[in-house]
Amino acid sequence: MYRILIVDDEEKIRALIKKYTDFEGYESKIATNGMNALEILKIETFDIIIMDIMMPELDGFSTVKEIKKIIDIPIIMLSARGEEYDKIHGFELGIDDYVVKPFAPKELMMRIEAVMNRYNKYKKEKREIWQKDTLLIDVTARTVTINEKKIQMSPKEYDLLFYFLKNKNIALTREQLITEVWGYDYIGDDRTLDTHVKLLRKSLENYSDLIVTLRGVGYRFEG
Amino acid sequence: MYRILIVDDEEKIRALIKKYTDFEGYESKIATNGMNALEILKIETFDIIIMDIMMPELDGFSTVKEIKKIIDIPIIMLSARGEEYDKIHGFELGIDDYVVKPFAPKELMMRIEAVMNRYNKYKKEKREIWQKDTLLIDVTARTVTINEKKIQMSPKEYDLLFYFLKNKNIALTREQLITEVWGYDYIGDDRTLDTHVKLLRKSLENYSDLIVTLRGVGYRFEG
DNA sequence: ATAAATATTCACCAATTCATCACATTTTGA
DNA sequence: TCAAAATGTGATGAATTGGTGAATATTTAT
Repeated sequence: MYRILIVDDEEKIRALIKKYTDFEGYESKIATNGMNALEILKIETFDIIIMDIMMPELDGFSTVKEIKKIIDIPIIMLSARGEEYDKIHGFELGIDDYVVKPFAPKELMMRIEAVMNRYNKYKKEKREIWQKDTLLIDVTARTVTINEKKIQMSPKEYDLLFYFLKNKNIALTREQLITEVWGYDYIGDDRTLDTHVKLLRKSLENYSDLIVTLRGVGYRFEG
Repeated sequence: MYRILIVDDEEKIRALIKKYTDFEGYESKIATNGMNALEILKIETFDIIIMDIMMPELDGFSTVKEIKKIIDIPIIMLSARGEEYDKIHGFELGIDDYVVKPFAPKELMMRIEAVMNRYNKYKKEKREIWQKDTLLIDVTARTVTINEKKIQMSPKEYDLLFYFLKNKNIALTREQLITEVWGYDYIGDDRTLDTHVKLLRKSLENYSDLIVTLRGVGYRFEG
């Protein structure tokens, strides 16, 4: 099940794609233009984007350019026959595939599958990395660097950090953190979690306030 | 254990499905036609609906259309071979799956499981966000922003606000609010609730009058 | 086996939060 | 219109909560 962001200004096309992606069991969300898409991408995550080239406000090409600055995500473009053929084939943008309108929905579905298969294979070989300014967290290598400088952490700190990262921008209760990071059967002092958060924050130096305390609840990692 | 609503006009089919769903440990209820189903849905809640397409009074497609206006619930359709094949595949309706008659009960059970798994995952991954103009309430992240500016609140304010939001446009009595937000056993001063509503309103700035006082009753959050 | 690293517990502190109170204001209905 | 009832408000002290450093226990590495 993939999460799909559909970006098109034409209601008819949007509805058509949504119908079919819903049927295939994908979860999809709609953006009505490039700007809108960028806003949505700031909050939610998706596995693939299907985007029209011709759009008001911010056209498909420009939107792709902006998106690729922020995240690495496969994109399938919808183009009218002959529309900027060169640009699509030029690949300056990192488009993964394109479909010429009018298209058979079935064909689009097949292309989604194909692109995702390709991308997943590529991802497996790729490292899971998250970056914010000079802070770089490499989950695959289990390393954290700030300003090119490797930060040494204890196992629990890594576990905690990676769990935070996996659930960024989500309010996590103390219980949830304890059961997920320590194990469902852990029974411990109230201050254990605090203490590890303290250590993790210390390790994160200037980035310590990425971990926000939610009084009476737990913590939230802001990404 | 899921609660299933079976909608079919044929006694034989109803009995067959019920037998199997009972066997699987699901709780099921029967509706004999579309109208009947809508009436039942007004009173009781279910996790999934299994519905025949061909029915007197109100056919399957029309019934689905009505249901989807009211609630978001997964639906599996039963169709005779070749019956309105296009419509099912067109998916204007948001059907989650379909089974062609005659079917093996085992297959239907498997499809129920599959649909429910998909639906639960979708529900879990969804962020709970509510927006009105520049006010954005992210229940998942436990944040409130007005005009892009993060609003800092106390735990009780968040709890109260989220409870209001979950029950927006519903008159909530003081007792209800106290027992739900403070706990069923809370015994406190008359002014406690007022005071927190006051603080919450203050935090909501221009949006303070989303919380409407219902004299002699309690409050209502208008969304 | 021993030292070092890590994890947990503990005691205490500072900050926040909350319930309560006294009083102000508003609404209702006689 | 006026008094009673209901709700709003600001202040305050007590209670809760999370942060912190140090002590202690446990695990890991040498």
